[in-house]
Amino acid sequence: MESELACPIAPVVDLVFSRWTTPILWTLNEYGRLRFVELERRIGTITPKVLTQRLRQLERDGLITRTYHPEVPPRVEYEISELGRSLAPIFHNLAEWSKRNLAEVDQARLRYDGN
Amino acid sequence: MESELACPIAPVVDLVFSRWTTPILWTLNEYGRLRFVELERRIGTITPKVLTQRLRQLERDGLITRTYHPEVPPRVEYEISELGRSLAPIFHNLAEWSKRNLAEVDQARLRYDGN
DNA sequence: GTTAGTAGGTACCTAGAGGAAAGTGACTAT
DNA sequence: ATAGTCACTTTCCTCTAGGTACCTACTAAC
Repeated sequence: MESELACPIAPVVDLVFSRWTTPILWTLNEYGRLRFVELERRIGTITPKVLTQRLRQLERDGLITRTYHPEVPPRVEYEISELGRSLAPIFHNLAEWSKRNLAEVDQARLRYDGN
Repeated sequence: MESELACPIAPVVDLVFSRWTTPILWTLNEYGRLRFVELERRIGTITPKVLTQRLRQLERDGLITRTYHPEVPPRVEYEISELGRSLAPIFHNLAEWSKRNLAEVDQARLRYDGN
């Protein structure tokens, strides 16, 4: 894609900022090692199919690790990797930006819609 | 959405990191004030319909400003706003992260696919 | 024997983002 | 008279991420 040539941050956006990857990474970064159902419950609205898909993708990209315990019932634990954890400062910056500027975005929308 | 409750950075991701908003914001942040066709050419693969849609959304959210000059042929200039410019450090961090870690993502993929 | 719990897999469907191609209006240059 | 510029708009189409619903194997507990 040429848009990737034009914009050097497009690849990392694809990796980290799709609809469900951000909540997954953020949750694993905040709460540490979690099981499948725990992730499912914390994120709330995600379906198991999509959760599996995103977890596989994140594992493939090396951002999380998956540990399978062959018990009955089976137990699988997901944890953020060192590579994934290196995104933590960026998550923090984004949270800060939200706190400071999200209200201004709302005001801009009101101004725009009011005209 | 509960995912937004669970993840405090989901709203800003919606604002800034959808497929085309990132290249647009990044380009305006790098090259300053640009006309419609200039943006179109720099980004390369975007279609005019989508470019218009994303520009309207970014204007509504207060991240860019639009200046219309009623000439013939018409001239419209887009510029990043102060609010939009406040994202620059985050863009910089993401570019840095890419330089340092994208190769490791590629390696992780090779390992994963090789198994 | 049937229910519950875990970590998914599978088949089907929908909505919405995005792409392709053509048109528009007003004027200018050749 | 024709072509070209600019900033879109409109129509139609495709593609895929995601949602719904149901299924699987395994065992313990009731």
